[in-house]
Amino acid sequence: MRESQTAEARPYHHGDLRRALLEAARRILEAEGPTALSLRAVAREAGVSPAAPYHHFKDKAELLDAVAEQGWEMLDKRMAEAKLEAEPRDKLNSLGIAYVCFARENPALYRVMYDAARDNEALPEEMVGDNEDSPYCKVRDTMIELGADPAARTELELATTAAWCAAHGLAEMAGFRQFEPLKEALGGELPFLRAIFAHMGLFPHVGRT
Amino acid sequence: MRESQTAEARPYHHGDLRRALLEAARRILEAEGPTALSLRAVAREAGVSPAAPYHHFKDKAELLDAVAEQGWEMLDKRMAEAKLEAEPRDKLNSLGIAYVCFARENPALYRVMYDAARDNEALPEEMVGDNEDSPYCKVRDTMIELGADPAARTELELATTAAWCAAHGLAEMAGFRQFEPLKEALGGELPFLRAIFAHMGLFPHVGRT
DNA sequence: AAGATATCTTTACGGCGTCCAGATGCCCAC
DNA sequence: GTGGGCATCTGGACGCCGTAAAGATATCTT
Repeated sequence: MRESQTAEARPYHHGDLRRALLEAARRILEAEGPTALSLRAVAREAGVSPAAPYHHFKDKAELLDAVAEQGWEMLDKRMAEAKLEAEPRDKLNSLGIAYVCFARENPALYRVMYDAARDNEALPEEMVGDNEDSPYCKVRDTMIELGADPAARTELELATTAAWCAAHGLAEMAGFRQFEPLKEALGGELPFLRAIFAHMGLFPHVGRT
Repeated sequence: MRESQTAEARPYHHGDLRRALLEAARRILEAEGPTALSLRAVAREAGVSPAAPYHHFKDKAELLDAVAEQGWEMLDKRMAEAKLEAEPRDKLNSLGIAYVCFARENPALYRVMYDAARDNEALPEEMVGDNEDSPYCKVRDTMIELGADPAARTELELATTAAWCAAHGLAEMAGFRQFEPLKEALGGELPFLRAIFAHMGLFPHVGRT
């Protein structure tokens, strides 16, 4: 039954709205930015009434959280690829570059992701959890592969956190116009990002004072 | 006439609203957070009609910009003190700590500051300008005092930018609950901040590979 | 077949940012 | 000093927002 998702994906009276809402949200986000992302606009874009989303999300924040979660998954995938493709010695840098590039290519989504995180005063557990191979663990394990002492837990966590902070700070800063001269002087955005990373001591303290 | 600014600062029909509005905004910000900071709430708090602010600010964004600017000035002052008080060898770290502490002590204000910056896609020129001794220049000059080559302009700017990114990233991240175990393990928030900074190579490349 | 349930619509409320037409008090030219 | 011009403030209105309640409609269970 239910002629179901053809190209146009008509979730008529029943169907998988939730997914349609999230897709609508992403469309609005890319087309008009984060400020245009209202619950009503999402419902409108998905072709339903303004109250319909409330059967799938408790409130607007929960919808935003779901959008953000998709973003985190995309970021995770991106970092996984980066780690796979890079030379062993380059893996840490590649992870950082992948992180920042994702943020730079999806600025609206990245903003939604961190707005949600700041509201919750926490990053999503899938990102930072110890259980699975979260992005956090990817960075940490890479540090071990690079020679960090796996027994020095606190030291490891500090190094991983420092790297994450550096990547996030760079991701937000890199969008500011003030740095365009510097980018040009270095021959583009990517060289700029690499140069900044090179200036940050992202490796764990293996014998540094 | 106009019994004028007694303790309660009654800017009746005339008086310096603008200042009163900014003070009201800051009061709301501290008491109820950034989400409660609406134009109407500010007007209400200042005791004027919802349309009154429009004679002093083009729109809400301009009011927010003005609030943010106050924040940047506070941050500047804070960093100036930190630089003065610290031992020469500690100046750079002290600047970073001062930056992050300000953000942690005024999270709502810090959020307004960077929300405005992200909207404008630029930090305020007073912060980052080359002309006066902006915070940016404070950091850069400190690097020179620490032995960086003042002639290597690009290198200097990279190092300064890297330091700013690190501080901003840490400032936002430090509020997340995930890091509380780590903070406790290190004996508080300040040791945590110092430890993270220690893991970041914030000094310019003087002879590093 | 029928009742229960999940989904969606309609309608409504208060708050928001913003604009416009007046009212109000101040300041300066005469 | 006084009267006109101007900056400032008010009141009311508009359309958008998030959200809630009540009613309609399709699906699922039995």
